[in-house]
Amino acid sequence: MANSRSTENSTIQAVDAPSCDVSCDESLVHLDNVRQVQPEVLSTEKAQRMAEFFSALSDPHRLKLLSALAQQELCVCDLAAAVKMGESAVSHQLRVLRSQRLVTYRRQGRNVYYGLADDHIMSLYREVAEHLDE
Amino acid sequence: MANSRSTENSTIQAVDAPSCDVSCDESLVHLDNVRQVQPEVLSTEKAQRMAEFFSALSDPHRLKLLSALAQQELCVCDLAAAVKMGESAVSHQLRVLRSQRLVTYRRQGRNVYYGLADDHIMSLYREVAEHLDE
DNA sequence: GTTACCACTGAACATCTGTTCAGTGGATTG
DNA sequence: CAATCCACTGAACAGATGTTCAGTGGTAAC
Repeated sequence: MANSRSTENSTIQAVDAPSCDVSCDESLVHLDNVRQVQPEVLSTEKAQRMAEFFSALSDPHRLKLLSALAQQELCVCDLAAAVKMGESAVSHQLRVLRSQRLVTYRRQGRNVYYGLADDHIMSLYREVAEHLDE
Repeated sequence: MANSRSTENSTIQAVDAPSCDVSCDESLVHLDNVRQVQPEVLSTEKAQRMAEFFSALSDPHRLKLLSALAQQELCVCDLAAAVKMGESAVSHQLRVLRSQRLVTYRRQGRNVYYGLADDHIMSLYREVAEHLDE
């Protein structure tokens, strides 16, 4: 982190006080626009949580796993076979999906069966699929 | 850019022969389940494209940029001020958003004004926000 | 109890991502 | 045209991500 220090910069600094933000210089930016928009900008905390959620969906293998689970419940070794990954890798990825509550799981004998947590997810999936088909 | 070249191909290949898949061993996995699910699994190509899309949304700074643009059109330096980033960093991130057609842009004088490409995106945003509020 | 299987975990490694810094190109102003 | 501003780009670096490998814990079958 460590903000830019006093290296004679001009635009990056001190943006905390709404009374004198944006390097105290109105000519460099359109202060009125910035003022208007700034309070509507996602909070760092929310942005972070949302980013983590999308991040869970930002891997092809995880998406394949979800598309498999959209069909039916499956145990880890079946999932591994279906998407052609090692079981260890699948376990690691399922951990990510679990952390974002995208999947559920239950133990039955030696196997652990995973399933989609939410139909919610499928509608999301379809919306994105539409967006990409343009 | 620059997709994975021909450096590896072990796991992405040969998904065609349902007659002898999954290490040719029925006892290790539930072959019937795998058979049933496998054809519904997202293709590597589609999974890749979808992953890239979600990847564009998987960064807090980019989400902040989008939330700002959801309010109104803004030029780069205003965006930088609104989300407290350097202008160069903003430019790099906007490149990512452009590549997924999440934003539009137009030049006006010395400035380049960016805006949300699609209301589509906002509904996506809201769905995820709901999911996270549980 | 012993063995075998399924799933999870931690460490190590290669790769990808995002920021900063320095420099370039386009457009306006004097 | 010289100076200035705005935005984009490439290189370099630090940090995050995903896979493999080896090992652990729980459960069922012998």
